[in-house]
Amino acid sequence: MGNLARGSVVELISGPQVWMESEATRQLEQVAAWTGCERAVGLPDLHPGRGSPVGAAFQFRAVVHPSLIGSDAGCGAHLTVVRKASAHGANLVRRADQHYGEALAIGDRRRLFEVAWEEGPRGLLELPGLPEGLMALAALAPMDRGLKSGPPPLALTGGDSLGTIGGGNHFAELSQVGQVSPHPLTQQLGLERGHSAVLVHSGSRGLGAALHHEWGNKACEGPSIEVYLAVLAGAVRWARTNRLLLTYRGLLALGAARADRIVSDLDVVHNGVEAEGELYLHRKGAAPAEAGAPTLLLGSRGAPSYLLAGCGRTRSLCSSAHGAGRKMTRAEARAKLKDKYLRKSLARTRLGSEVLVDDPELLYEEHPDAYKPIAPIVESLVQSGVAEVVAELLPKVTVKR
DNA sequence: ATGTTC
Repeated sequence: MGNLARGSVVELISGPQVWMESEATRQLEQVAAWTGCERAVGLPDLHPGRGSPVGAAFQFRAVVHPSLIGSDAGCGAHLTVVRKASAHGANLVRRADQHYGEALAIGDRRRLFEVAWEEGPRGLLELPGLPEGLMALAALAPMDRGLKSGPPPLALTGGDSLGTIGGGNHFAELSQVGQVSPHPLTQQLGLERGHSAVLVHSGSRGLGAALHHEWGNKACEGPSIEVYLAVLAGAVRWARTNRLLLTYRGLLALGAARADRIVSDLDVVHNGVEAEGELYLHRKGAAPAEAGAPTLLLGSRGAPSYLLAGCGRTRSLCSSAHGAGRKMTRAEARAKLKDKYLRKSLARTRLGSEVLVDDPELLYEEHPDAYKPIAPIVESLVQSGVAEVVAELLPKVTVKR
């Protein structure tokens, strides 16, 4: 793709084995021409979004674009690995159904919202009467060093969806660690084949949508950058806390909500902005891939997910793919896959895992066939030196509700 | 993606 007239460098990091839509690369070049854009990197899961592509990282100078964040600020993935759980099969499905079905009762909801917004996951430790397993999880969360956000925008959000998964491709999954590689992270994170895990993909729900509405489509320059980034930091903390609460439910389902069962824990934001001086790194459906740091590549129900190690490549803006990437729009998936598959056959995936959904349309919209195959994505990331494979995560029960 | 909407 090379250099555009404005001087921004556009690069697609992918391989010939990866299916790529021309609309996706067109959108990549389009955003590369936005004010302040110096570099645009498309990752192998690149696919068209609303105006801007998903699966890309952008470097801007002195400009931040809230519209690139869109309506799910802080969206990301969380992985907690625990010692092998005793529940399997139908029992595990029943337990997942139970624990993701009932509301979390954690005292004062308003206080919970404030803590999530101002302090993030670790802030939960300030709440009185926190359940033991949740306290153990919160204690593992890193200290928040982000910008302070001021009062939480309660007026914007109305009800409180904290602790809920949401729609689309968001999910909570009870998995098993599959093949592990000899990478140093395997030992550092205590990964062993056969260990259990909770993998959560979710974001900032109605809060993110409200922020999107408020900040609209205007680019931030000058002092408004700091104001927006402070608000974004609050949304990211809220989203991280949301994933932690969802993880806790998964631990309850696994019967592993205790400090001595947890092996390791990490959270990866794939929709956000990182500031370094006057450079702003936008990740739009792109996972951080700093040298030696763990990152998550999300599968699509019928496919495994992967724990990867970043390689810190500046060519990829220290970013990796966040998932398989859509191949069909939701409408296309409904139209094409309804003829191909009976609804009943979709409760169990080709990997033998179970899917729990409230909205049966999601079985088609988020069917693995609606996504690119994940193996070529992993291959191309490794071949281009963006990330290395650490462990495979095999889904047992996927919850979407 | 969204207490979303055709």
